[in-house]
Amino acid sequence: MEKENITIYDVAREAGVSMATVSRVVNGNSNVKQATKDKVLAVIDRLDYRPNAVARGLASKKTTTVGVIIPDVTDMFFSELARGVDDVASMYHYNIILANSDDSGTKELQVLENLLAKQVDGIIYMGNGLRDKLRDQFSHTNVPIVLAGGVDEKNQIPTVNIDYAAATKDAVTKLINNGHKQIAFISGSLQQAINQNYRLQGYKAALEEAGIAFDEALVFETQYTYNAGFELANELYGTDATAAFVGADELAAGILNGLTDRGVDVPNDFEIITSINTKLTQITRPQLTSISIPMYDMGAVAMRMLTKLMGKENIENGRLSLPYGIISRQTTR
Amino acid sequence: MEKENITIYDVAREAGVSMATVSRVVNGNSNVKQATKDKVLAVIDRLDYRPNAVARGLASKKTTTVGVIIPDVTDMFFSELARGVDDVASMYHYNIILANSDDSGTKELQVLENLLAKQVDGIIYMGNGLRDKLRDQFSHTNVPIVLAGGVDEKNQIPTVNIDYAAATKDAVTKLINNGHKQIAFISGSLQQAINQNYRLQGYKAALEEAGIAFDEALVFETQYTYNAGFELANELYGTDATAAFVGADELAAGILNGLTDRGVDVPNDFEIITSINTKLTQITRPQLTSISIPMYDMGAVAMRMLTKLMGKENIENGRLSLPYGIISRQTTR
DNA sequence: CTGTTAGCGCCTTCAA
DNA sequence: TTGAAGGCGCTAACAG
Repeated sequence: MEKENITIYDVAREAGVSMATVSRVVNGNSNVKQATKDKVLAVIDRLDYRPNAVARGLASKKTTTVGVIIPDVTDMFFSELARGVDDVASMYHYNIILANSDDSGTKELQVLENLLAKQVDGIIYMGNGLRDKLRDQFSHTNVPIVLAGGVDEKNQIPTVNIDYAAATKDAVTKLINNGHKQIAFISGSLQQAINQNYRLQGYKAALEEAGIAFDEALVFETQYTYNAGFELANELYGTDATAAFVGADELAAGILNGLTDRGVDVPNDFEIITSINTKLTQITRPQLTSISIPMYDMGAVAMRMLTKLMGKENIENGRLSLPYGIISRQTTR
Repeated sequence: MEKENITIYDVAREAGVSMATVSRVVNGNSNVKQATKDKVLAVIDRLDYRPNAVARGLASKKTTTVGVIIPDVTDMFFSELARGVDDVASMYHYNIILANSDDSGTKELQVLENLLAKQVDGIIYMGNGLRDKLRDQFSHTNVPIVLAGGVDEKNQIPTVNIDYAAATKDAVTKLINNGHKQIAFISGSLQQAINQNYRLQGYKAALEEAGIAFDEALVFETQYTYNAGFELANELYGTDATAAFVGADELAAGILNGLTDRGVDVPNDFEIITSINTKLTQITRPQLTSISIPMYDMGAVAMRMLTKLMGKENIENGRLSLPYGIISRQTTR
């Protein structure tokens, strides 16, 4: 019902040349006479020959495939990163194997194992931290790896992100400048390096600079979900906080709506700054003021860096901090 | 700086058996004495041997990899589908190669070509229609393909989705039952089969059943973006429509906010039903009434169906219509 | 239960 | 500029 898989050998025979020659024209090798090249190309076209990437991968030890470890594709932050990665990857003729890890230590390890077994030429890692075991595995392989959007406290792995600590500090400072002294810090798990070692540090730095004492009671650790935020609004209502820095948009939306439902007037009674600037920020009413993170660009730049690493090019700088901003909308005065 | 790649041959030598035996234990083949199996396993562990999936793929003609053609990972509808696909895929030990197509005919064709070159064992196709050229290519390959979340007007390809026409009809009927006679139909491009041949048909069917004349002026074709919706609110304001069926959530959110900003009271002056039930529907104020689509499940079921096809199992039914619902929230009375 | 022997389809020296 | 030949690492008969 279908023609058998046609191979480089078939093309060689039909074209009256050796398979080596076919291989050369397929790979754009220079040393082929134009005439024979045309002849081969014609046969390739006629036979509808399609090189087998698996065989090619085995022989050349290059698969033109990169692995992407992502906590969850349905998370807008990560899906934007992934899009940037894929666009640049396809630009350089790479495909990506996408694997969800749920940010789970064991799954990550397992996914990495799969990826390496599949002989990916490189890996883009996304996550909210970098566990020691994984870091360990990373150092045991010579497949190049780049962190996209995440943080590496130990500065060992090529990384593309923004300065989360500085961004957080800026956001909190903005709140302070608006007259607030009781500012809540709301994020996901403080087990995650990005929250514990960067965002929280930026928050503290802002307070310190303003001479405001750090108050443990204003630090809230929760899930990155709308409902978690909606419920947290209750708790918040019981504190003397008058503003909040929030680590994720969906969470912020929940807090905003929860507060509003309780009759709190945002931004007049309470101000909020969130951290990602996903589409959500424009959809809520009032619209969310937010740190703006160039997610797509981080993904794209990380992938670009990876192509260099895979090509054994020298990386001038393996730790790129992209510019961020703060977009004022309606949850701040 | 790193130990050379260790192969099945190294393991065989160290364990004092043939590579065939090692292959057997690695592949869980039954015919191996427990003693030698243990011995081999020990060596594998000691040497930290990891089977090369590329070589395995070449020899066995199976890559345990499936290709996923997706319009855009950052679209919540598709990313949920993709998550369902990946979860089931990994459950069956498959990896997925994710490729964005932007729903573009040429990109799709090109992506398909790549996927086939990489010898994927199967393909999950996502899109808002199925162009003839692509359908053509699909029929020229014997790699199994399943459509996830999309529609195939010609009923040729295994598909998992919901009955979009019926769902739309239900939604519009709900609006009619609430007393509306001028109901706008707002969707993305009518070039797309899903809109032209299913949603619009469902809309017309509802009108007809209620004896309401179809009015071309109430059909709006636009982009699936928040801003498109926000601007469309203007146009809508100029018509005599008192309710709207909207084909996507982000678009609906734009319309809702645009209308609200113009002083229209939703749902009292205007009712809206949207189509996907993404998280957005709970975040807008008022919250959006919506058709609920089991996106994750569609992806999961599609992938499950694909595993059967790849395993040459018989598919009892290649066209699965999953149940949907309508969730009443605050944009309808 | 285990070993031998061919390939799988292509790349890549090495010669010619 | 082109061809011959030897792998890449593993699976899959086929023997024994």
